[in-house]
Amino acid sequence: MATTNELSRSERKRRAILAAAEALFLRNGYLGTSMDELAELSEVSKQTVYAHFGSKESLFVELVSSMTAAAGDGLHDRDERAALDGDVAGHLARYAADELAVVMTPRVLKLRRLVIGEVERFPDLARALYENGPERAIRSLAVTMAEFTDRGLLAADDPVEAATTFNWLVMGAPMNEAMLLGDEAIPDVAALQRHAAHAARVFVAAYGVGVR
Amino acid sequence: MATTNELSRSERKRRAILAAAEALFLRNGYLGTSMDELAELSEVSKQTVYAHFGSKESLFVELVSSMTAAAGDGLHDRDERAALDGDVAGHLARYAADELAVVMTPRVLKLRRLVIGEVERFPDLARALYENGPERAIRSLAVTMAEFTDRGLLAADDPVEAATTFNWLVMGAPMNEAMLLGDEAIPDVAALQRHAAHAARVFVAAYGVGVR
DNA sequence: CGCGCAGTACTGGACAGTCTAGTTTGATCG
DNA sequence: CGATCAAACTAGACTGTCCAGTACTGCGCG
Repeated sequence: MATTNELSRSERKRRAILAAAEALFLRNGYLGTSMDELAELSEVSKQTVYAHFGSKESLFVELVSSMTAAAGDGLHDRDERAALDGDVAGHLARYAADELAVVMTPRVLKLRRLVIGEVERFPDLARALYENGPERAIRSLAVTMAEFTDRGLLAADDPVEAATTFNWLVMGAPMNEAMLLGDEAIPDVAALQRHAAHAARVFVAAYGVGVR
Repeated sequence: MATTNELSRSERKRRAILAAAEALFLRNGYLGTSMDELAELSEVSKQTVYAHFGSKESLFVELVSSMTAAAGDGLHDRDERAALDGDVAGHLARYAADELAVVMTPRVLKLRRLVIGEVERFPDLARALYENGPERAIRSLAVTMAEFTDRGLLAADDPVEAATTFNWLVMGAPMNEAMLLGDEAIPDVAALQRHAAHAARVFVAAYGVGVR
């Protein structure tokens, strides 16, 4: 109890390796990262790396998969019960701001760049990222859109189409800028909130009741 | 006159190298492409490759730069005189469909994936792609938006903001799907046209005159 | 004690870039 | 037309380095 500090030795090593792998793969890419470098940064011997993860490819797949799943969970747990009043635009703006706050971080953006660059080599990882990211967000949004429509607050005949439209109205510009311009081009929180509000305003103008 | 076939020998070799470089870099990435492989596919000796382009890095930069510039030119030459009537939505839908047709091709998408994956190694190439792609399109669109507004056909107080909004309304969904799901996920022409029309409809609902 | 780890050397192969020696090409001129 | 010549090209060996993965020896933690 005095010696073991919360975690088994093996588990600590394993996490050290994953932490180093995250740093190196996100910075240098798959081919640009060497296992020697990785062992050194992990402060672990190469043997230990291979004992925990059988190969470079396995390590890469495991790391990216877990990061993808974790990033997807970030957005998931939100109470959708706040939509009782009629402030659709406000609700959507808040949702969009939250989504942007999760996605527009160096970690997530680097992961996305890495996966996009490796689409040909690891198509399954890219598909997993797509499903855990945009697709999941859109599915969840579509439920909200349908609810708003049922209550007569919105005219979204096709909830998935509406959700897709709103999602990319929100994410399109900042995401694509960040992909190419690097992490320094990430807007600050205030700018993201302004953008979220703008997107919600445009969306409600097109899908609000009584407009069309 | 009978011997030289249109192009000098040197020029033919040069183009063969660039063609092979395009195929290999777009498929395997920068680090994933070897100069031996490239020389073989070019049907040229390695010496010739190094005679034409001093290094792997130079060749890569030159190839990507020229592809970026060429792709940017594709959209540029359009007669904007067709907007005399009041059919704003129709005009924007046509513009969007054209833009999508240029961008949603395997060649351009692979280039984009390649550049995104190499942002850390070659930030200048990524910036050039951004400026020749989205930024250029948005600047040109902003002019159109301002004209429409002057004629009372649109209420775009901030033409750049309006152009940015429309641009990503159009490009966001298909672009981001294609980035992660690969070239097989590129929608067909009909689907792209439908999407373009949808984007124009949403945009006009938000920015059209008399709505807000 | 014994398992898992450190440290490190090693294998086999790949890769960027250079070097050398010989060959082809195409223009020029007698 | 044919000889000549320089530039460009070929083929492949070669250097120095790096890398994924393995083998082995000893050591310290539990």
